[in-house]
Amino acid sequence: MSDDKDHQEIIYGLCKKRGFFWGPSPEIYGGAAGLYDLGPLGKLLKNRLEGQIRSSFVKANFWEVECPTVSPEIVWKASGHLDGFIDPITECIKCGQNYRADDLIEELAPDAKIKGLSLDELTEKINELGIVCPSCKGELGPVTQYNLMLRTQLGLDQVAYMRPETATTTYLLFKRFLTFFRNKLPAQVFQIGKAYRNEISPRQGMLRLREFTQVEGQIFILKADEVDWEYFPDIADDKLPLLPYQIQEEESDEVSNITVKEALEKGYFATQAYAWCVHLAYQIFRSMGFTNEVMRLRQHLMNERAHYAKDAWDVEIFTESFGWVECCGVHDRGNYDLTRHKEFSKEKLYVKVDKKPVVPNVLEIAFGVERPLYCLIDNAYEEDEERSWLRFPPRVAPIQVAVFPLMGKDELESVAKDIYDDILESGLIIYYDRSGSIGRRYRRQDEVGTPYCVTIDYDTLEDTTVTIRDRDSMDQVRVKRENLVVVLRNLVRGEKRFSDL
RNA sequence: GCGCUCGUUGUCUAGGGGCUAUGAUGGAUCCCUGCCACGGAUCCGGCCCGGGUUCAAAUCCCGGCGAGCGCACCA
Repeated sequence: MSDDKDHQEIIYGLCKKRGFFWGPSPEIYGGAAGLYDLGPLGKLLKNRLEGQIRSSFVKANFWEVECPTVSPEIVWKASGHLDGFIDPITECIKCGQNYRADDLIEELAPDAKIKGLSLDELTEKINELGIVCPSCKGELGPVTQYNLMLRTQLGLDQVAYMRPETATTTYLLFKRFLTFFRNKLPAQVFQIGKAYRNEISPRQGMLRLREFTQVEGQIFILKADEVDWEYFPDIADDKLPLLPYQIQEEESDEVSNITVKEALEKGYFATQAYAWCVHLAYQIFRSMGFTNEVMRLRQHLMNERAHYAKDAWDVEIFTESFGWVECCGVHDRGNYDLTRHKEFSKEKLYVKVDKKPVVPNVLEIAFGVERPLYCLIDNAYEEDEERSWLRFPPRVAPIQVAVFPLMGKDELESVAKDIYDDILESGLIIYYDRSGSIGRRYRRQDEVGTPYCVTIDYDTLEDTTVTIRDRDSMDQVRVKRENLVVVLRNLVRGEKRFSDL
């Protein structure tokens, strides 16, 4: 796409102008990359997405929990993030170029044994092997560490870190879950909360943040349930747009739309439970308003997978701004995490199966909310010669209804305000606007994606009907005032279509 | 963090040492307006931050911060 950048600029301009998001934050001090503020409309939209996510999980029998965002060092030692997140870095003294020290040594001296070496030992190794900057032949500085976790402290001297994922904090509750779920597995929980990653160089605006809201659903499950999953039959015949790794290795990106059952038979998924998780992730994104045409499920190649992941599929969303964007990962984490926390905490993080202790496996659905937030705006954007508008599905639109008096006359305004109060009372998010021509007010709402506008005119005073104007078609229908709130609620919930009114 | 390019009202933008910084769009109040950015009046709002050169800096130089692209990074 030649107009990639244009589209990205259009979206960012619109979002800044209309109060979806601002940044980088704090703007008045110049801003720090990777931090953004949500404006009123962005926050409304995010709340709606989180609402859809929450209800999808709850319908799938998950229970929501919330954990602290800061945890003592030991937690991250156990989880592997302390070692996994600290990269050894060396900087060229002459040109300032940075390198991963271990990668550099391995690349230039494949025979060197560097596994498990400390930072000082890596520095020695570089000197010993006479390794210099590949780019300018300058001398390399001492090996230091770069930590992708944000470090802080508790009290005077306890080292702690902001969580880089919510999942680990969820696992720490495993013993409590056993009690809550009355010692029965599977146990399904999820968490929506902030996570922090100290990215070296955040790019692509809202897509790579240093602080973001993460959603992570976890199933603690035993092998027997994985292969014979209670809820699997419900979804076995649903089709998914799949891109398994074998196809990608053939340099193809052709998605095959096949049923979950078929995918399992073809070996794309190892177990029923994992397949169900991929399906659930897909459903969650559908509920947020993404259409089939912009979604695909892509399996990670073998070398893409994280150390703990036995299998990994992503939900990807197509955007005009960035092409395909990775939005959600579904991982089979095995029993890595619980085993590690069992070792480090010395707690009994297992269940008894046939009188033997078994550490259950964990299946995980993980994603950040800001990515789908951006992708949804990107997908929703439409323009023609006449206007530009955001085609949000009504159920996730930030403002659901706007109310206008046809003109700013007292007799129209007093009725309009009564109607505004009625709708407000119903719980819909509503906006009142009396300023400017009626066309201008419709355009303002189009630009922020408000699906329905209600206009009070002189006929309203005669026959108590108002017009509802549809954002996408710009068509209007008249409805009785006493039916208005019910009609609007049905429209917004997607229980009725405007064209059927 | 490196390299290249860039940073002017809410948004988009012209200018590139010299009176009061250009235009569009937007917003506010009023008039007009009987359904899709009409028109009129009045008003609002800007040179990213710091230092330097100069009689004079939005403009030139240095540094910082930020953005886009490329490199590196992305558990």
